[in-house]
Amino acid sequence: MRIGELSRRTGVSVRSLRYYEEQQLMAPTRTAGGQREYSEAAVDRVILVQQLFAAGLHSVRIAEILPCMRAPEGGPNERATARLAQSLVAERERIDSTIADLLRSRALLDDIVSSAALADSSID
Amino acid sequence: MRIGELSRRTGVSVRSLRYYEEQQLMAPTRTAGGQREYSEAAVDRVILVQQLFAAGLHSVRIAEILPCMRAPEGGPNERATARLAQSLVAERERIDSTIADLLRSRALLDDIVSSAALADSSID
DNA sequence: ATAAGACCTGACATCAATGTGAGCATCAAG
DNA sequence: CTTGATGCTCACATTGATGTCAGGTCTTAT
Repeated sequence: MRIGELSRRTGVSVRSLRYYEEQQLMAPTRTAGGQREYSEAAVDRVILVQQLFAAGLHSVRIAEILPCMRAPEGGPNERATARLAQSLVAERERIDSTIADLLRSRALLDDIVSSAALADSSID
Repeated sequence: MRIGELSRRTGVSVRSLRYYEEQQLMAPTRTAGGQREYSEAAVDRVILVQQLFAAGLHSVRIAEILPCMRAPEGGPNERATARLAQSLVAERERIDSTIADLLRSRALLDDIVSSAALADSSID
């Protein structure tokens, strides 16, 4: 499929899809005329990339991880090196502490919201 | 205290403390010579602000929230308006979905790390 | 062949918090 | 009074993913 369809099917902008290629997160083939041609598997890959971006990973790290993912089509599926594994552990710790932060802030907002609800009975 | 001490005591850069004032998150008094003078309570305030930044809130929203916080010195302590409460609920939902994202990604990283650990027994 | 729609590259803009540096003023201690 | 540390303002840079625009090319249906 071409880039427009992939964009439609994933909800990710065309601009971002081109960026993903630039960052080596995807490697679409090209038509004779130079247009990007994506496989079906690209849909899942894009969603996965978004997932990792959402977790605050940077594109460089994602590029390191991707070859280690369970490839749906039996791709190369490299093993994570010990070095990569170590940096993933660091990412995981970062994620954990981010979650802890979020939970604290969530509780904080809860306090405000509930005291507002007490004060203002117009909230149904 | 002056800005340098507040910076040292909170771990927040002088630059950021000035920014917080610009964004109306703090209102230090000024000495005759024009230097910022912070109260003891400023330390907690800075930490709170950082906490909210860490949760992904923007300065405008934080500025809205701060007057509604339990003031340690019995400050004005405004009530959240219904409108503000509503946007806080939206923030809370955003936080919740961010947490969900993080948990998913965390699980993903776990898979890679543990499969690397299996493959590479040099991890003690 | 032609026209419309989709795509290409390249460049510059955006957001938000923070970094950085210049040039000058203030404060505290000698 | 002088000096060194600290503070002031103003302005521009940075980061990283994404938006946007311009000018040109490809594809496909007529």
